[in-house]
This record gives sequence, C-alpha cells and structure tokens, in this order.
Amino acid sequence: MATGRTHRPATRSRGIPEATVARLPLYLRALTALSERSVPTVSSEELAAAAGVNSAKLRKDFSYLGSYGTRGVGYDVEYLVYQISRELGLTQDWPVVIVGIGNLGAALANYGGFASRGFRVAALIDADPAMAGKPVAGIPVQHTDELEAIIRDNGVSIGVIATPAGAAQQVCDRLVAAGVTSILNFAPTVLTVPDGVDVRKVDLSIELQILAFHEQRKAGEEAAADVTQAAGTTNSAVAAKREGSATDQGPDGDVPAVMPA
Amino acid sequence: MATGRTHRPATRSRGIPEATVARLPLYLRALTALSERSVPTVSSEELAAAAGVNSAKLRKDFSYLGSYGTRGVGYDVEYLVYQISRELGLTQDWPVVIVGIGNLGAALANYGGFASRGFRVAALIDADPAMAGKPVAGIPVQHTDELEAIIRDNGVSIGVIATPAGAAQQVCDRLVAAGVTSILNFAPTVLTVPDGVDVRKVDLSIELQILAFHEQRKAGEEAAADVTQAAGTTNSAVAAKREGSATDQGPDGDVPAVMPA
DNA sequence: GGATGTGAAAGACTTCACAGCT
DNA sequence: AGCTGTGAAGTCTTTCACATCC
Repeated sequence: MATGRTHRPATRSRGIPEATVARLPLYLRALTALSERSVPTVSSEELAAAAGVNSAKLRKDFSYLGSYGTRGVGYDVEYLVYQISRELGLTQDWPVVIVGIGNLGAALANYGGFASRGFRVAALIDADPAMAGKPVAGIPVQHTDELEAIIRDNGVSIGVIATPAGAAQQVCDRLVAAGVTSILNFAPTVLTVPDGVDVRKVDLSIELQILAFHEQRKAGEEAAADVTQAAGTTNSAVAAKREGSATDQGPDGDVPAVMPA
Repeated sequence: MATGRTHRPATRSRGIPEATVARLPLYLRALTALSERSVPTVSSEELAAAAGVNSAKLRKDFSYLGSYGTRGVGYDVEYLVYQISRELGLTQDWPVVIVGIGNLGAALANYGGFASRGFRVAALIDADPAMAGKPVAGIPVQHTDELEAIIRDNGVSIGVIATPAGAAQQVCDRLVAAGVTSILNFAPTVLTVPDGVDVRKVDLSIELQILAFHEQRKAGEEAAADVTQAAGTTNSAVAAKREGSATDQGPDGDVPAVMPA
C-alpha cells in the first residue's frame, strides 16, 4: 500500500495543477525551438502564441513554478528550458519498455522524439516468438517471457502498451507487478490498476469520435443558419460561437487521462 | 443564432459539455461490449465501472442527452448505443484521409476500430513518389499531388496527419483549403488553423512527459516518506544523462522524427 | 514604458445527496 | 426497494485586470 495518497507534510508549493502540468511539455517544445534559433528571451505573449495558448494562462502556469521571468523583459529561454525540464523530471533518464511490436509499436520505437528528451527505449517486447531477436529501430525484440526480468534489470518504471485490446490488461498487470508505476496505453480498452499507478491513454478512435461530434454539429448549424456570405469554396462558415482564441489545440482539456485507479 | 428553432423547452440542450462529449466514446465502447454479450440493461453503477468513471458523473453526462434510463431499472443497452451513436454522429459514414504513411500512418490505416465505427479510410496519401500505388492495409497509397482532388471527390471532412513535424502545417493548410474541417494531428507540432476548423492532437512525447512528472513526484515522496518495505525493485539505475544527440531514424523514420519535445 | 506575477471574478466540471419515478 | 435525474455545493481551471518591478 502506501504509495497512493501519501500524506505529505504539507510540503508547500508542490501543488502544480494538473492542467498546468499537461501544458508544460508544450511550452518546453516551443522553448526548445526558440533555443535552437538562439533566441535569448521571449515574452509571455510570444511564447504563448508559439505554444498555442493565451498569455494569461501561460503566465499563471509559470507562476506555479516560481518567478522565472523578468518584468518588462520576458523570460530567459535557456533558463526556462532548464526549469521546466527539471520540473517535468526530464533531467534524468527514463528507461521505457514498449510492449506489443506491431505496426504501432514499431512506429513508437522509431519515434525520434522518444530518445531525444529524457526517454530511452530500454526494450521492445512482443508475445510472438517469431519476433524474438528481430531488430526494430535497431533494438532486438524480446519475448514476453522476459518481461519481468527486463523491468527489474533496467529499473523501468514507465511502460507503453501497444498490444491488441485483448492482451492489454494482462500485460498491464504484469508490468505493474514487476514494478512499473506509469503506463501509457494505446490499446482501446480501460485498464484497471492499483492505487499509485498512473495510466494515460491515447485512443485514436475516441479522438475521431469527438471530431465527428463537432463535425456533425457544424453541419447542422451550417444548414440551419442559412447561407450568408458563403460564396466560394466550401469553407466551413460555421458562423458564430467560437470565441476569440483561434486554436486552443487538442484534447486540450485533457479529459480524464490520469486515473490513479 | 437566428434559426428560430425555439421549439424545445430544454432537455434537448444544445450545449453538451466538452468533457461529457469526450466520455461518450468511452461509454459507447463499454455499451457495445455489453451489447455483444447480449446484456439487455445496465445500471449506471455497472456501466460506470466498465467505462472507468464514477456513476454520478455518468448519470450527469447522460442527463445532457436526455432521459434515456428507467428509474429503478437502469438503461437499455441497445437503445443507449443508438442514442450515443447518433449524438456522436456515428450513424453516418465519415470518410477520412490519412496523410503520411510511415510506420504510424500504416498502423493507423491498419487499425481495425477505424472502419468499425462510422469511419472509413477513403485514401492514404504520402509525399514519397516511391510509395505511390503501393498498397497499405489493402488501400493503394496516393501521392500528395492528388490531395485536393481526393478530398473533393470523396467529400472528406476529417483528415489525419501522421507526417513528420516539419510537413504538418503545410499538409494541414492544404487539407483545410480543400475543405477539411476536422483534423487529428499526430505530428508533434502546434497547428494553426482558421476559425471553424477543429484540431485535436495526439502526442506521445507529451504524454510521456506528463507521466515522467508524476513519476518523479512519486519518487520524491517515496524518498521523503522513506521506509516502506520496498527492498527489491527500485533503484532506478539512472545512468548518466544523455544530451541532445541527433538520433533521428534516417529512413522513413515515419512519424514525427524531428522536433523533440 | 513594458511585461511579469497574482488576487479576484468568472466559468467549467465533478461530486453530493436526495427527490421522484418505476 | 431500487435506481435515475438533477439542483446545489464543492473543486478545479481560465480569464481578467492591475499592482509591481525592471
């Protein structure tokens, strides 16, 4: 037990809102791009635009990390990159295992951004004996039998599940039993995990369905709200609604991703 | 607004909360499983468990759709499946194009759940001339040059971007110009789109970073709270920290190769 | 002057708890 | 008796707007 909601002696400040945490990677990516262009400082306005959020939100987010900016000037890019990296735990190396080396697993293994920042593919695991030894992305695939040993020998705490839905829970159970406490699930199924284990899911079909919902709504409004200016091409008139902000990308709200069981 | 649809009092609320919309696919999946097992009715408690949420939330969610349950009994599985499908716009067929047929694009094309629920892969598009004509998941890949024609001829309104980050915005612009109004972006970059176009993103690297944050927090607590039985496992080895390095799978590293986080 | 950092207000979402229907 | 549907309360998140500091 223990793990779960450990009672912490009110260690001040460590309360970064989940919504903020979910945006830190976005800021980090934008900052990294600026860094590569040798941009020394950036204002909340500029950085917010690059990250696709509004500046008030960004400043509020950063305020949870501390006062890393300079009034009248902006933020030092390199310094912020370091602070956010540290906050996200990317200054250390996280060994990761990918279970299920089908098309998706292979795509993930080949994903460059994977290795680049803090994450290292420690092993690829698949249940198919025929896959064993075969290299994918330069890493030999190992059989599921080795799962527990791999986790322990490499001190893996993050596992990626890219198996078919039917195998996901079983794989998850084994990962958790072997010591994994964070799971990124690509299988279209709800995973049940003990307290203290984080699960985030990535689900193509859910995302598409959400898009379909909005798409349908657009079509309805379009039809109902007669055709005002729509002259040329289709271009979704979509009319009203839609407030100012152009693109608050993504699953943004980050619905219920983390579910500590 | 205009549209004098002022007929219904309420209940048929036009405003289903975004958070609710994001969960409908989850409920639908759970219900479909029940349906396949020929379960006739289900209580909010049972369905909530299957979907991984709590029952109060589920009931509240359903209340936005209408009163589809029976007090003292529960919900009729088939009926709910239909209502949710309709609400999500899955009773119609959505042609989808996938742009960028690397490992990830291929994985998406092969994804079964794709075709099953209202979505149909209308075309696969890639910029590599060598890919043209080559079948992936039984569908011949077409060259980017054909993009506009494909969108128009098939009435595609949903596009999936699985290209490297560097090509994503350009592809996005072309999709939008051709009439696409919903985009699912797998490339690790912020897309800018005109008003009225929805973008959702799926980003491996962001998800991993969020997990790393929580993982780090756990480790800190563990250390602070010390003791616990523990013993085995642990010692995250944490080798040296790697810096940048320009990995990048050269050959069709497919997906987002560049752009770390 | 100019941009950050932040209380306070507004809004969105979740949870509670129970009235109301079967 | 059992379970849904929902106002109300509680919590989290976003936005505002301005005092504060370089």
